[in-house]
Amino acid sequence: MNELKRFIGHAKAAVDGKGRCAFPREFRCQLTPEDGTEFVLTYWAENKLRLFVRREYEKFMDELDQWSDRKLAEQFRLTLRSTLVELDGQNRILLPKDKIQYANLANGVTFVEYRGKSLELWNTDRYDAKVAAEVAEAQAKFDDLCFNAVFAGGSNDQK
Amino acid sequence: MNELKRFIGHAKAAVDGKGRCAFPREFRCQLTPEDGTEFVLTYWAENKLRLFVRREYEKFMDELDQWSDRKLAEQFRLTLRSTLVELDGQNRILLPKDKIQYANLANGVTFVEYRGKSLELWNTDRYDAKVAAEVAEAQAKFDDLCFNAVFAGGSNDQK
DNA sequence: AATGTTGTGGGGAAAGGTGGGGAAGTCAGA
DNA sequence: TCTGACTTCCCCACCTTTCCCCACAACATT
Repeated sequence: MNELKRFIGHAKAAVDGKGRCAFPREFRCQLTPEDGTEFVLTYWAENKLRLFVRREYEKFMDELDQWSDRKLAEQFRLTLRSTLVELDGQNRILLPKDKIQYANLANGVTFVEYRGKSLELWNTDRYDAKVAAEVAEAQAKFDDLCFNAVFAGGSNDQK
Repeated sequence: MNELKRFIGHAKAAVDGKGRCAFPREFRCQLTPEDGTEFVLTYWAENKLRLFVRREYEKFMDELDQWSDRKLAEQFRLTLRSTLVELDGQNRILLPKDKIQYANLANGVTFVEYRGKSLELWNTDRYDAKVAAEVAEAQAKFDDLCFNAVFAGGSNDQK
């Protein structure tokens, strides 16, 4: 029915002076041979980057082609500033300087799976802070959330 | 299913006094041996140039042949003012003077992949400005765009 | 501890980008 | 046919970037 998620989880890595960072083992193990070693890195909202398996990126572009607002799609495509990146011999990717600066990754990057389709690259400190904040907010409702999640297939008709 | 994209990404290069510019490594690595070293350079809208792999250009011409308005197709073909260009020993192409002037490339050129099929050649400053402008304009919708973009099929029915 | 895998950093070879000199070819005008 | 201006296309030379390889640190498993 639903296609399987490609990625689950999150992982940290360092970014060295040359702009390289390891592609975490955690996610590497979740790749299939057909995925190859090519990825596409793009700008994303909120000072994040987004990393697609190449094949997934092309699907994404195909979807973009089908938007009814073609001008908007074009604008969107332009703002992504996609870059093709490839794993080196040590399973690292080379991050372009401008993207490191945009997402402020020089002091560390956190890879976060997003809806099983692709990965977000966050500034590690900012990600931790965000998680802490969200957790704090959700903690209060946690029991209810868990309860709802199990029953009724996640239909959110509480409220 | 869909054919793979030929090009992904974007890259800058300088144009020297003789009108030469390097064909960026980034894109050269994305060529297949069958692509050869021949390209076709044409005028394009908005003071840009367009660079086709020769094979891709011929496909494009075939499409033109099928336009119902044959006179219009002929006009279009003429307006393109196509030039066959070839990589020299240093992987550079020689840009004709009139095209450098048309697209204002003397101070630098940016190669941008367009829909995976061919490359656009922009004046670098103008490209950067355009991207910056689009980003600024799209910023408000950007979060929503990104959100919608990752949902299956791009169905925008979450209102 | 011993071992193996992964993450991290750096040195150095190789490749790429850039600019210029200069030989051969083209062309217009005398 | 000659000449001079210009173009095209080699070649070389320099510097920067990229990438390959090695070494070690950080961990986890045994």
